[in-house]
Amino acid sequence: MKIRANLMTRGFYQRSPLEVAPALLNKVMATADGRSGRIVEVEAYCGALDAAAHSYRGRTARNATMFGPPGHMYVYFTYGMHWCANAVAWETEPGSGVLIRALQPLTGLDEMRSARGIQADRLLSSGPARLCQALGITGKEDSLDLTDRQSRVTILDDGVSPPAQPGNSPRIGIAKDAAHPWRWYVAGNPYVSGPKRALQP
DNA sequence: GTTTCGATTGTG
DNA sequence: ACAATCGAAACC
Repeated sequence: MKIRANLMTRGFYQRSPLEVAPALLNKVMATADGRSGRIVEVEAYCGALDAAAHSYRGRTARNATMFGPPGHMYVYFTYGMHWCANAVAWETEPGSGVLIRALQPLTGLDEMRSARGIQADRLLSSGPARLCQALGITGKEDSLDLTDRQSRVTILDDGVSPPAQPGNSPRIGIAKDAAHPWRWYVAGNPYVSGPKRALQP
């Protein structure tokens, strides 16, 4: 069955990560080989304004992609074993981006189960490193253009709007600038990662 | 040059 | 609660 979907354009990413992040909720992250999932959890990182951002202290070899054009994918390696993926945002606020934290699996579930080495759908792609493993994203994909139809990874709009009232909380797993409520998620979605927090009143 | 620590996950 | 595991950042 063919899904009608439009590639997100460069312009979509050309604004503050604080706007791009919630706008990415319910968009679809897809690979060229048919794996895809709906984005249900994201976090914004704001470059020099954000002590928790990798780009806070300026450009390095590792974070160079974050200082490049919006709409490209910044992939980093952490804890000696995990890859995580971001969409680069506003270029006039250098080093900003949106960490993709969880996907609800849509297609290519067998490929994802194989890549993850597990069966449970709930654990396939709920978590920033889990979704990269599920989609086969590694450092090799760092800097690829998410707005290029030829790229191995893209982000699409299949017609589902972002939630009118997304869940919102401080970001997970950071020590500095931890108070900023720069995490957004699809409230009630079972594929959202992280410790269960109180939902909106 | 050496040490510290992480935008995490899986297991105990 | 805590180990796994290694490269980049931080420090000297």
